[in-house]
Amino acid sequence: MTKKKISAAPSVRRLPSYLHVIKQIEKEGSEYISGTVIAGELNLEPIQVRKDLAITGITGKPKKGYPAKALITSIERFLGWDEVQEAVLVGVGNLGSALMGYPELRSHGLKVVAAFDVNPEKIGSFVHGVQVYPVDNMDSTIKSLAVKLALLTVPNAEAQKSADILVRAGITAVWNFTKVKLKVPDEVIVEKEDISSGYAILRVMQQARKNEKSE
Amino acid sequence: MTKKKISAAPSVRRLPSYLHVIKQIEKEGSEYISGTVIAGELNLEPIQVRKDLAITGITGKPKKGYPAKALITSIERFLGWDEVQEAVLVGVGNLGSALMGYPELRSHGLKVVAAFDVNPEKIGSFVHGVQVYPVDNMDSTIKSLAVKLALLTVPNAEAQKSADILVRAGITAVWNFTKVKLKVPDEVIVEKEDISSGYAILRVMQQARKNEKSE
DNA sequence: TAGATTGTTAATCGATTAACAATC
DNA sequence: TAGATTGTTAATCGATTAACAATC
Repeated sequence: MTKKKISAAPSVRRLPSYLHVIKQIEKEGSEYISGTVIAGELNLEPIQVRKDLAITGITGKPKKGYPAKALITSIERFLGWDEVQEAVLVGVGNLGSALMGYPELRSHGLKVVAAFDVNPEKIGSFVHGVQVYPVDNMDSTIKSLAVKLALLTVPNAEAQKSADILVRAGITAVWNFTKVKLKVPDEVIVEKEDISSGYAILRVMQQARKNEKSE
Repeated sequence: MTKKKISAAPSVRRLPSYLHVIKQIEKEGSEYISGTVIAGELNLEPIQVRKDLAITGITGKPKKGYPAKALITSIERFLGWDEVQEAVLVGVGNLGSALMGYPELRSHGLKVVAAFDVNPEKIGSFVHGVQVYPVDNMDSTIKSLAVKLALLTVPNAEAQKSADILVRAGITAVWNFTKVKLKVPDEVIVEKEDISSGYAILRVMQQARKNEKSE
């Protein structure tokens, strides 16, 4: 009956951008960083930054702000980015390859330990240092690796089929880069990444601007 | 003084997933599609789907639902996906290359007509059919192409510098795939795509599940 | 000390959900 | 006709913002 309280999703989504800014400022030698400064950098309200940071458990000092090093640690720990999370990737296409070569993710603790594809030419090869295995044995390979997270970058038509195998192999969290709304058991977490949404917003804003002007 | 009323951003973000589902169902031969069915497919509330679809201007028929073909047209027109939007891409790395090879975007009307990079080995080559030009002449090249939209996929350290050139070249909308909060004039639209946010949510949900279990 | 900043409690805002008459 | 579904108006919910005492 466990009510899923994905506590403050919008706040969690903003934390990575705070972390980026804070690291920049810390690198420049600041010992303390105020919510006001972070907000200014990101065009947000200071109160929103303070509220967001509070969920990570950090406490600041009036007048000075937050201790930079402790703040970085606090955010990273809250996000689970302080520990290595092993993952597999299914679908070594353009996007899949790009993700494996994306240093950002590695620095957030995400380590892809195996990739899967159906293409015989790719199987056995290494992409950005990750070996590509055949999808055929995916179930047993994942089980033997005991990995719990999967990145799904297959064509839409294959998405559900792949997800079914992943669930059977014991995967409990899927980072889904396809357009398909996956049907999985309740206990499996799915985070859907949809870059089309970004393009939708962009175009609607563009048109709104155009209309503004002509009015 | 133009108040930016990015009318119903959450609704706009959901439209692409509706479109995907609707196209699937239409392909199977349905003439009408109800909000209830779409909602069921995406695990949403029917009332939310109806409200969202209403912003595109479509009207349905009680008892039957929405006419499938007209609904697709209505969403695509609202999103501006019915017309070709030319764009340039700056930074032909892993992600940049992947985006140019991403058929989804092309089918949404996005057409990358030129790419830019600093790497002499890439300059002059074609990536997924798009020619790579030197960043040096970016300003004049963009001006001569009269393109208004840019995809920014350079390393974080280069992001602001590239954005400055883009703005000078007449770009009015930037799809920003870097972690940098760009400083641009008010009249320039920036949509920031941050996949780290997705990973943040995923990890926080994972940890929440783990805690649930152990309690 | 004076002033900037935190963190808490309250008010506002916007998005989601509910209720329900209209209707094919 | 009866029932499913739309679209409108109202109620609820959650997130953002405001106000302000505490404090270094």
